[in-house]
Amino acid sequence: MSLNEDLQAIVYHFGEMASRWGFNRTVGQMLGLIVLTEEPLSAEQIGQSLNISRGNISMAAKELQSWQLIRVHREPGDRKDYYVANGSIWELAQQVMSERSKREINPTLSLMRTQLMTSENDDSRLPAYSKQQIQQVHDLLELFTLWFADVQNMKQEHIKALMKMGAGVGKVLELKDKLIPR
Amino acid sequence: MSLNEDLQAIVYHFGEMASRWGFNRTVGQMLGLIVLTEEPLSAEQIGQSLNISRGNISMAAKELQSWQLIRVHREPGDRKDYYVANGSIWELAQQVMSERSKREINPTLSLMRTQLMTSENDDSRLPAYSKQQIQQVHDLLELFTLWFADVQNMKQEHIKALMKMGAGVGKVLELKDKLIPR
DNA sequence: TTAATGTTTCAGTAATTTCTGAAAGTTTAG
DNA sequence: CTAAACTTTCAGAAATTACTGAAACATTAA
Repeated sequence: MSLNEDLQAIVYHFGEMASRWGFNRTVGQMLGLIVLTEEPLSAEQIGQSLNISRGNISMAAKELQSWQLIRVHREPGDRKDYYVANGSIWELAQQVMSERSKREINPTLSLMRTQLMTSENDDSRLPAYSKQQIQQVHDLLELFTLWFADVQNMKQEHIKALMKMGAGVGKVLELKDKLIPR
Repeated sequence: MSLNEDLQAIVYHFGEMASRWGFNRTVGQMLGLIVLTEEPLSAEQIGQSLNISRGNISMAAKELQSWQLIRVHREPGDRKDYYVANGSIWELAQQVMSERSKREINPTLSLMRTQLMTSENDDSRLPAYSKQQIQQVHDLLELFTLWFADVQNMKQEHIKALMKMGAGVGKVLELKDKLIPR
């Protein structure tokens, strides 16, 4: 199963970017391959395309399933697992954002929340300046969390609307300023 | 230079989260320490607080400067470098987002752009389905890039406005739907 | 059942990333 | 200039992360 040259370039690029996106090379390559391929792919096919071991494929598939980015498709009368992308590009992106928000933001948010609580009325715990800074980070992370939660509920149509608007949050805010009398 | 216990907990937490945020443990710890400390810190003080080698501090400082998250402060009549956070929490967050967008999105965006161009009128290059999917990813990444650029231009006041609104993009879009007659 | 056809696990190995500390480099007071 | 006070670099060591492949496990057709 040798890959189309251009496709291979993108798949390998996904592999290289993977560590920046929060997973390892194999997971990145497999995600690329599965997302860009119309047909469901068996572990065997994936192994031939990417030259990786059976065990590695199994672990990467598990990881991609834990991110809910792929799912298993089965053909009647065939015991093999075939992997497919778990939705549209937009749905996959939502999934990645949600998962990354969970892993990159939530733990810090809860630690800070706890510390701000316990040091609330106890000046002996944190220096005032540190407390202020922690509060600032906390509030910002909370805002991001709200945004991400919001993005979860955005449908494709909303995305298209945003795309047509040409710019983002700032423009929308200006709009709001103009439209809402104060 | 031993650290306040609560502060230490956060600083170490920053170290643990660092790899998820795109840097290594030392860089994460140093960022935490510098951001939460009011006084400019020398390499020596940092070394004592975090128990890391001189070389490691130097490399981490370089990394943080390349992200524009810290800058060097010098006292007259003192040859030491003292490190300080390069702005408010919001400015630092903007910086991180901008840098991550550069590292996580731009390379993929340009590869895809190039491939979509060269395969535009050449059906022999990419399967139609792959081309579609690549286009979708490309468009979404472009939208993210626009959003991030927008965030660059948002001032603290805008952020506060957004925080007061309680939710994010979705609500603003609903607002727009209601206010703009079609 | 059972044998064939798969998948998963995991111990050991390989690859990659990070850290140390000594040597080289830089800056400035005198 | 020179020497003291710092900072940076970088080769090798340590720590971490990822990968392989063989053995264990699971499923199903006959």
